[in-house]
Amino acid sequence: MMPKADSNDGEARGARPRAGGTQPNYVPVATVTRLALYLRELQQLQRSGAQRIQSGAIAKRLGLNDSQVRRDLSCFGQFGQRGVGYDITGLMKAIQVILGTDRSWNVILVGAGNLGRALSGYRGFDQQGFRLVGVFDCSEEKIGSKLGNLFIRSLDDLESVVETTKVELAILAVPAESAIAVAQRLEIAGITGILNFAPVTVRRPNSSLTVVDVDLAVELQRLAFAVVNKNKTTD
Amino acid sequence: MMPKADSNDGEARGARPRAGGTQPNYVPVATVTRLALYLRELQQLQRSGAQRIQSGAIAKRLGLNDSQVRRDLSCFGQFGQRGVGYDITGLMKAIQVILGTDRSWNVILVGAGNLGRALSGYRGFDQQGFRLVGVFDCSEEKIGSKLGNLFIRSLDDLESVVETTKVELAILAVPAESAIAVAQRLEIAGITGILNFAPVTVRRPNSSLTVVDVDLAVELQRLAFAVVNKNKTTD
DNA sequence: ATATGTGAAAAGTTTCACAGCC
DNA sequence: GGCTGTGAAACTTTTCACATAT
Repeated sequence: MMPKADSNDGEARGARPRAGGTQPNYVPVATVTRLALYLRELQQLQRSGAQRIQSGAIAKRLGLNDSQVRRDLSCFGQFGQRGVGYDITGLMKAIQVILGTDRSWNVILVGAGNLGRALSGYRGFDQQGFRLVGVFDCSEEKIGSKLGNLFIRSLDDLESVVETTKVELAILAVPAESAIAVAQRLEIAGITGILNFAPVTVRRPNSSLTVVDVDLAVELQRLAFAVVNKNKTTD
Repeated sequence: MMPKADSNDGEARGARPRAGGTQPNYVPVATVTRLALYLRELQQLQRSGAQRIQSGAIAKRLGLNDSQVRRDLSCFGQFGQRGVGYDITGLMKAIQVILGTDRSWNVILVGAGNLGRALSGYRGFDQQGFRLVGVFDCSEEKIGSKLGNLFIRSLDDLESVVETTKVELAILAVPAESAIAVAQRLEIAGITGILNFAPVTVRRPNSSLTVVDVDLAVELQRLAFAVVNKNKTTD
């Protein structure tokens, strides 16, 4: 959804002033969702000892079209060498810069239930530069007990922790009933991005909060649909 | 991505023979990803006592355009009443039929690590008609112990369980290293759909296996990008 | 010879705008 | 009055195809 205020002149459609002349004003959302997948494959390739890779090989690993890979990357610059391909290390670094994961991010977890506990120990977050610096819950029973090497703290400490530690991102793993209220509180506390596991819409209309939703039941329903409708969808 | 074998005649592009003349041959992928979200909102509305809803209200809850909601639904039939809106119960049932969740699905979980354990207890699955009927792991330590009300079984029992119980779906929560091998084994055992949490591509080129991927680290990276690039993406 | 980067075409998706029904 | 269902337009994304570079 594009905010459509003042979009009536059909020419200057946004703030980004187009860098060199070849890149689009906006990066396609679809491209963004694939960028992290490219990085994942590159990391795997590097671990297996490779140094160079071609767009077609990346594409094949992910079930995409080679020209799509090239175009996605070309949104951000020219990273390849004609006739040769892409240098794996160089491309990895470039993608990390694009994603903003060339530095580490402090993250808090809100909700220390089953899912929250599992997420707190998820190695993949750490491996990509996300550092868990706080865990919050509102259950008196849990507060004070340890989760990994962090003490579970009361939600009341949220504001002070966010202020003291430089935290921008939160993983929201609370029950649906409290998710909207907690999200609002996170925003007020200064959190700018939420990875939301609660099965409700927490993004508010006029908010500058960025939300990425992961609804596990929704994904399973999509799977059921895909299984039942093999050969009937567009992809 | 559509498997493009034998798609060279340009006319009969699929199996579905177009129902009444107004629906497209294929359902847009984008529509499918929203269907379960509509259902989620409807369930919530119903719980709050509502009986009717309008496309605009559903859209607002999800941050979409009202006409998109109407068009999505119209892919499957006419569920609304002009001047009135949609009957919540009726629409819920219709969407469940579309998604294939108007009946219950047996699901197995493979991988009883942190994430697997959390997923095994996730209430949302059960609430949408997904029943966990088996848990598998290859760690000798875990085999035989209980997870919820199920015993963790050896991966060696996989084939017999899939055959005895009618299981079509699997949740794959094993480490990246073993994910591809396990997925292949699941397919051979007769599983037709996998919800894959391992951060690797398990979908094989010529396979009829349906895979839906959930890569938690990828989602967090997408969030980081979105936070850094506010106002620069297409949505 | 091989593989990138990219105009241009094709395909897919969203939004507009309004006829049709309540 | 109000809201759905849907052609047609607008827009976005993907794919083709080839000039260009090594």
